[in-house]
Amino acid sequence: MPTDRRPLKFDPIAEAGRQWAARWPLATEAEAAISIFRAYRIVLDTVEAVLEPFELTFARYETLLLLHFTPTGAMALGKVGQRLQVHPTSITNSVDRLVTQGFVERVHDERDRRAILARLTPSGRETVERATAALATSAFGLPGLDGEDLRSLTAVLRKLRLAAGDFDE
Amino acid sequence: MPTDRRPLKFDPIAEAGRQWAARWPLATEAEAAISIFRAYRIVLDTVEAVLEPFELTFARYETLLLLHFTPTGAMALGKVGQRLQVHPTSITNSVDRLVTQGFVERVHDERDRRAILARLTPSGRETVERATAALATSAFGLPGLDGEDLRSLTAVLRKLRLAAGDFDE
DNA sequence: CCAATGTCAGGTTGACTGATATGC
DNA sequence: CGCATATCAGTCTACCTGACATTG
Repeated sequence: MPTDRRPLKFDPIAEAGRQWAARWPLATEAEAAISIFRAYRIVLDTVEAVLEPFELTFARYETLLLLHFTPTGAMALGKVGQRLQVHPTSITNSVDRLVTQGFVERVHDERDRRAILARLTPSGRETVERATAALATSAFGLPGLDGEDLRSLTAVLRKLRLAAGDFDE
Repeated sequence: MPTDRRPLKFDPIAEAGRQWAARWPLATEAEAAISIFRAYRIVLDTVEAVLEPFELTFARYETLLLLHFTPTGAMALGKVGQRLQVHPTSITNSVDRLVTQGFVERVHDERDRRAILARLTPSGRETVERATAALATSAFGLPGLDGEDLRSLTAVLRKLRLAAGDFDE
């Protein structure tokens, strides 16, 4: 039995916001936070469905994408973790999987022999290209939003990330 | 070794957006989607840290909250799943845990004996009240956003949820 | 008989803690 | 020496699929 996805006859988050506001302060915050949780699920479900034929989760896709954006196609695992804000053991684990799939190989860093680089293989590079094309045809799991909505969304969430200490300046 | 949370010297998502735009279309969508993923992590980390002393995950807190918002403090498990968009086995699991903690009890539905209601206990009701007060003092994991930001965020994500079929009208 | 409700068994992912080998 | 890098072992939550008993 799958998750029950019949649409409700009302907006469940607006309803929760009304109930909240009748009892407690910060209903605006509560509504926004719950909206982020729901939006995350929606986008993730779509994205992972698109990536499934490539045998990629979003976490592994994001790693391939990051490597694809580097000049050499390689980056130290620790730096990958810092960029994606992912736990070191999760990086080890996800790179293990990418190595098994032949999308990435582990290479010793010449300049710092403690560090290990993940380097894209030709197969990995081709896969991230094809997966990206597939994501583009699905609007990246963001239906119904125009350019203005998307920019406003990114801008507000940038403020949040900045205040949370994701990055400086 | 924890996750490396030293702030980057640049906005990693804006950087990814530039790299994306130089290669592929839909960079605006990609940037917004990745922003949602990061925001989710930030808010979830804060919220779960606040809920930890109450021995609640956000999933279990949300269940208690939903029950708290009903007139009788009780709701059928299937309806809980539909409202929270959670898989039936996840509901069974999370209600199991709430029962063990004494926050909820299972009750047979008089009118439909297939259905089982989760019903708040006095302890559950008190816990959700105290947990909510704690969340309020942490701005619900949404630092740096004013009322305008929060409303705009909720409104844009509402368009997304509507287009994704979360609810009608 | 068919549909709906909830549960159980079993598998996957990801994130975490704590300990450890190696190199700066 | 202290610190950083990556890995390993083990735990935990959450999600999923498929099968099942019970009831409408």
